[in-house]
Amino acid sequence: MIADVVFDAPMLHPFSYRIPDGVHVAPGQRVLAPLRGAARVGLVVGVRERTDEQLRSLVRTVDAEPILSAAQLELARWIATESLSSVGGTCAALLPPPGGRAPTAGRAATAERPASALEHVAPVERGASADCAVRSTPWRPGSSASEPRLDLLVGAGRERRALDRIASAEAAVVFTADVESAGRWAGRLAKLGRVVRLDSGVDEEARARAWTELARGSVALAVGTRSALLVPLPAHACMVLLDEHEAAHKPPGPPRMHARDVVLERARREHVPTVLTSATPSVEVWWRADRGELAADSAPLGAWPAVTVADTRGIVRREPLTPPLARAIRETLALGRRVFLAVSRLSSALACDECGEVVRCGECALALGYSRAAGVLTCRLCGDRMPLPDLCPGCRGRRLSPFGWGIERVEHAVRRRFPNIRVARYDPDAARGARGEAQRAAASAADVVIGTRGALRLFGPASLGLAGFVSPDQLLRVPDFRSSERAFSLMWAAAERVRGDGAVVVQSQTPSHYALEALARQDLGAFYKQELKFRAELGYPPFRRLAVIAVRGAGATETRALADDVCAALRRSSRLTVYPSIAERHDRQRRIVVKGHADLAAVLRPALEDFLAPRSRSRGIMSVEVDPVEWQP
DNA sequence: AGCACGCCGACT
DNA sequence: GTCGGCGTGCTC
Repeated sequence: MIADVVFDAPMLHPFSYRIPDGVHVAPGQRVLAPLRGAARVGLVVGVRERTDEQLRSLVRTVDAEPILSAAQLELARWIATESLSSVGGTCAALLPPPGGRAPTAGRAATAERPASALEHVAPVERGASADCAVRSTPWRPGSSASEPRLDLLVGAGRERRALDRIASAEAAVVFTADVESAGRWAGRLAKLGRVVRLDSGVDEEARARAWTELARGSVALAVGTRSALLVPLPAHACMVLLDEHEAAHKPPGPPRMHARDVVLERARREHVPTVLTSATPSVEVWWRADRGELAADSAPLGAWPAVTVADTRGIVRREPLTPPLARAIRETLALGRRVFLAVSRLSSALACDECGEVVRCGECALALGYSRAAGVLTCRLCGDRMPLPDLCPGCRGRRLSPFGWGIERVEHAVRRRFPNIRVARYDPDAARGARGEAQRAAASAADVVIGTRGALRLFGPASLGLAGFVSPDQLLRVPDFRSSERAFSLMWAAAERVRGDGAVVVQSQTPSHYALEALARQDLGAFYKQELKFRAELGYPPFRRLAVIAVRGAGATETRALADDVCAALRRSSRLTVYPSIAERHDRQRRIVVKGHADLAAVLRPALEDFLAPRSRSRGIMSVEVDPVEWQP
């Protein structure tokens, strides 16, 4: 008997080993196998009836029984295939640590009695759960009854509604975007029954135990992050993915797929009713809901603060606070309420101080990246470069400038104007560790908090009197097709944290931007309608799919040549739009952006075959990122 | 990914 | 004369 084993390494093919006589291993089971001298943990993906004395033998089993069922293994294969990455690397990122700690020689005894390995052929397969049809929320037409129920919860009280769904299900697995939120939800669910955690907020042994308990069905509630996406689901469980729009659901590294896409695919394959929650769903998910693939349930809209958009066009930029914002701050402080001023650390685009026009790429419509040092504007997508223009393309005015108010300048301005109040700044992305803790403590007690996106976690719903956006234009102008979506999401999240009788002030040079109008009207649909129009017109997700390929050769010349080769290979496919490669890291690396269709992965794989195959021209391809979310260099 | 093998600089 | 830099090649 021969076992095919994959490892946590960028090798796309499995390795074959002889299974010693009397030992039983099954697909989905982890084993210790010799690989280049050392014994390494690998995952069995196939067992074949054949003999080959040339092959080396497996050392022993690591799990007494398969940790992944056939269905789970198939899902892992799908993730790997769709993301052009290895099954081994994907599984390594999605499995609990083997045995809770490194295997020791003493545990080798497991290998001598592996009969149990085949007795429990892991988790239970389920049919469509009939019990889920009883719920109260309307179910849109468009999906047949055999398909699982998929809900998108937006609007006020969405977490409460998610909790109700969990309470009425027999079992539930909740996926959060980060460990902090996993801890919070574990606490919430504890009122319903015993909860196990699968995230790194608990130790490795507890995670491994949680996995086994779920497989046995001895616990009904679990919370985890994306590392738990392959966890065995108890019978009649539902899945809940929280804050679907969060970029943390697809950080760099394996598994190279958005947690939401894995959850939806799993729901489909295993007929598991699934709930996504989000204040501002990703455009991709909103679109799927529009098409009836998910049932969008927007509860009654909660109270909404008064939103004022302060037009900053033509205003001399010496002062970050416009009169409307300064007045709102004064009034809010007079009421003894707290103020949050949102600032951004980004300032990378060129805009006109007169008319607010942003200098964009003629081809891609993205704001062109501004580099003062190089004296050029570059398109992050197509790589087009142009010298800094003298005149505004909109009004022919001469006042083009990179726009941005940094956190320090805003803090200074606030202190000067309001000398007797407690002002704190909070930028958790910049200040980590002890300094971050100190900042956080100061910010928790301050009257006015000046901070970036991450500072929102300081405030609960309706806890603020005022949220002010000093210059969200910086966010709207980020050279990324998702810039509007991100800016809208941030502003909406801030508005949700303001009392219904409070205020939101947005300073902008583009006061009629649809994101601002939708925010002011508390109208999610209005934003997505415009955003989808923009995405459709220019061929961005969800209408087209993107991939980013990074290439690196020995030097600038070699890198260039390799990138040209890759581009040429990709251009042979009529299903792909290939943009010219962009130099990065002082010409040491090149990035190639490819646009495709729904079949992107299937088209990309054969096109890149020569470059990804072992022992060929593989060296040089640094990474292939399909459906990137964060794709800055 | 690791880990070994392989040719060019400063050291007991 | 060696020890060691990490470039490149392979792992059942």
